[in-house]
This record gives sequence, structure tokens and C-alpha cells, in this order.
Amino acid sequence: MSEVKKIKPSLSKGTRDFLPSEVAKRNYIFDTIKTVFRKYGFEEIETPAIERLETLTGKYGEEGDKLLFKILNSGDYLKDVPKEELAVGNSQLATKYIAEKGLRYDLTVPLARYVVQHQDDLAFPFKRFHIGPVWRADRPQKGRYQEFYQCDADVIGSNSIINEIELLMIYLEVFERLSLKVTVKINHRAILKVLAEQGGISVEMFATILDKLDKVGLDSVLDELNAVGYRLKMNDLLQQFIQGTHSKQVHQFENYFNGTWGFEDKATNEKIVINSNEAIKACLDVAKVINSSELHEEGSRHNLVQFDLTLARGLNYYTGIIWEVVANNVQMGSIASGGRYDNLTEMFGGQNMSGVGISFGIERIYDVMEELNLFPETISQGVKVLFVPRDQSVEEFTFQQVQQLRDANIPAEIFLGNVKKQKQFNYTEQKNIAYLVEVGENEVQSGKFRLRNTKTRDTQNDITVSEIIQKLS
RNA sequence: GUGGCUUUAGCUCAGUUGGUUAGAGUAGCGGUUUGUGGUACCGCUGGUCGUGGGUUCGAGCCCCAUAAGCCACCCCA
Repeated sequence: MSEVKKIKPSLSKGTRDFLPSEVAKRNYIFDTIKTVFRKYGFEEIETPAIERLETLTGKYGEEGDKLLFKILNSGDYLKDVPKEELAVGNSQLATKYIAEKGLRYDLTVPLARYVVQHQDDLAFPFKRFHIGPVWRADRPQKGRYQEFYQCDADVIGSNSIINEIELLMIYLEVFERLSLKVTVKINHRAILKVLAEQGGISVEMFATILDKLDKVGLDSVLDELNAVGYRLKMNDLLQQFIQGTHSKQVHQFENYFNGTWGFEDKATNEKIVINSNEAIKACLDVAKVINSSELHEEGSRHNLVQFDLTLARGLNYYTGIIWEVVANNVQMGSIASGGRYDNLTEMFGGQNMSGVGISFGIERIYDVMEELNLFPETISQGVKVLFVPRDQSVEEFTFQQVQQLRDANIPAEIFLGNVKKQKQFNYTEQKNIAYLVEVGENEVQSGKFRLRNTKTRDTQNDITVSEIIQKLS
């Protein structure tokens, strides 16, 4: 190693380093969420970052498959590729021969695998939470990364609506603890499904178009529905549900599905009346969840939970209630989302277990809290006191004093860096250390110190170590 | 997958119509001063100007290619 090649330090795209102060803030969010999860009986699990590729592929649609990070097989990974396919040079076809593993794309599919695989060892309904990084080979942009954390709680094996209500309570409590003002938007996949079917297009297409409403506006949405051959006149309905809608209006909404009201066919102007028990039940469920928000103190005072017909995004596996949380007064996408899914465990040969879950988008929650200045001062606190030896001859003595504080369970540090005062105070500032004590010959002789508050610059003279311990404990 | 922007010191950025040896601030290192202090002063290190070609007597600057990063679409948290 005579010559070391210098490499410019840089990160892979869409990934980030975190400074100590940032980690402290992130942990503050994680800890808050974990506390609430546990309070509601959810237990933490872990699964590997790496999954078999066959576990992951096909679960997120065609788009999703493209965004999977695949891990190259070890060894001579080309040897299993048939020669004719190598010759063609189609990398997509070759993938299955050269990569058997991938990085997880979310925490839900690993959960489905986990539940089926360990069903004998789990207590059902299985309530778990899981916090960890996931990876997507997406093009990064603001608030979107290739490596990011998800923070999920799910209930598997119970289809009671109380689960939805409990999860809503978790949303409300977490955001209250974080002092974040939010709005929960709620919708039901069955409602979208009926409206899509009656209009003669697929739910996915219907959902994708509706979801853009707040971005592109009503006219554009109606145009797009026209373009794909959607049959029902939606003008009134959409106009009515553009703004946040409250529980009473959800009851009205029911009238679209119980034969009371109807839609007009665009082409024939014929009246189309829908009778759908599924959609009626969906409306009732949504109304129940919205009403239940009043069980929550904040929820009863503010209009926290709103029906929103245009909330339609999300992965295709949702089948029941879907929801999304947005922060009030901040320009930012959703900061949490979730819903009920019915068929997830089937893919892994499990019996059909219903699941419902929520997910916190902690990267965005972080950004919002930073923007609104909601992080408490105390979370990035370093040790309580920094002892600074004036020169090398008193280092050992200084260390002994520090160790006394530590024995008394007071976090303390000895400063062994640059002797410049500027550096020492920078150190306390960066690490948010409340007190500084300088140690020189005088202190060694007298055993008395001067305790200096690094923020207020107040000093307390002639104080002994045991007095410092008393003061700081 | 589509489009736009950016790339010069560890970081933030100057750099004139193409013209000597590429600058500043900041951080880092060293020193001066100060026994009760933090904002002072002096000095030093650090760059293959993203990379590879081309035009030119001469390129950080012009042209082509390429890479990386960011931003916006699609989609998503």
C-alpha cells in the first residue's frame, strides 16, 4: 500500500448521513411512536433487510418490480444464464438467473411472509409494529429517498372495525404528542370500486385519476374520466366532496348506493341507480370511524377526520378503509397512511386473513417538525458538564473528578482536544453541554472549582465536586 | 422510464469577451494574547476546476460525449 488512491467522499444517490443532532431528533419521533404503539398492545418485530426476490416480486405491480433493488448473486453469477439469453442481451430476462435476493421495498409484504411462516408461534389477532429502513430504486426528489424508514403497525386476523378505530386513535395520539396539527383523510376502497365498475373502468384507473384532483383541478379530472370512457356524470358528486367532508355528509353519501339517488349516463342521459350493499356498508364504516374521532379529546374539538372521495392513492392491495394524514399549514405530501387489506397472506399460501395497518412517514414528519420548529430543546442534550484540563499536567486529576461525577450517575466529559478556549466553547455549544469547569493548578491545590453555565455565562465560584454533584443530580 | 438544472478547496460560493502561478468566506492545523475565559490578531495546509475527448498559440470559461447529484413528471412514503 505504497500509494493510496484518494476517493472523494460522497453518498449514493437518494441516501443520507445523519448528524448526531439529527439522529437525536429522529429517535425522538421513533420513541414517541413506539410508546403509543406499545400502549395499544402492539409488539415489535424485526425481519431481514434482504428477502428472497420471489417474495418481493409481483407484489407491487409492474412499476414496483422495476423499483426493487436486486442483489447480484455471489461467485460466478453469469454461469447460470442460458447462452442464448446472454446472446440476446436482455437484462430483464437475465435478472432471474443472476439475482436471487433483493432489498425489501416495504414492511408489509415481509409481514405477510412472516405471519404465514410463523403462524404457529403467533397469537392472533397478531398486532405487531415494525420500524426499519426500506429501499426503492426510485428517482429521488424532495422528501423522497432511495433508503428511508417506515414505521408500521398492523393487525392481522381480525376484521372488526374497532381495529380501524384504534389505529385512528394511535394517529391522533402520536401527532398530539409531537405537537403536530394534522388532518386525517379517510375513504373506502369499496366505494371507489362500485363507482368505477358502474362507470365502466377499472378501480386502479379510477383511483389514479381521482387522486390528482387537488393537483390538477376538477375540470381536468372530469376531462380525464371522459377520455378513458367513464360513463357516469360525476360533476355534482365530486364538487360536493372536494372540500373536507364530515360524518353527516357521509350519511348523505350513502344515498348514492341505496337506490335513493342516482347518476346520469353521459351518453344516454339515462338515470342509473346503484344498489350496493357493499358500498352502503363501506359508508357506514367510514362514518363510524369518523364519529369515533370524537372519543379523542382533540378530535372532538377539531375537525380532524374527514371523508375524502378523492383519496385513492396507495398500493393496490388495500381493499377496505384507506386513510392518509396530512399536516396542517405545511406544504408537504401525506405524512402517514394506511388501510385494510384482505388478501395479502394468500400469496404465501396462508389462509385468507384480513389485515389493517398504518404507516408513519417519518422522513416527512421530521421535515415538517423542523419547519415548524417543534423539536424540544432537550432532545439533543449532551453530557451535563465538561471538565477542561488547563494543561497536560492536570489531565489525570481532571479525569478523576469527572469519574466521580460519573460514579454519581451524572453524565460528564473530560475535554482532551485543542487547548484554545474558542474550541472548548464550540465543543460545548455543538454538543449542547450545559456547564464547563476549567481545571488548573489552583483547582488541584484547593479542590474548589468554578462552575460556568455555558448558556447564561453565569458562574458559581469555589464549589467542590460533591457540591457540583448535588447541584446537577 | 421522461424532462430540466447543477458540478471550482472538507463545506458555501466568486472567477471578466478564452490570456501569466485559480480566489474569498468558513472549517481544519499552528502560533500570539488572556487565571476566569467564548466575538481578537498573525500564519499555514488544502484544488488533475466531475471525467474523457475536441477546437485554439492558449480552456475553469467554447464544442461533443459521459458520469454523478439535485429538481419536476410517472409513481409513491
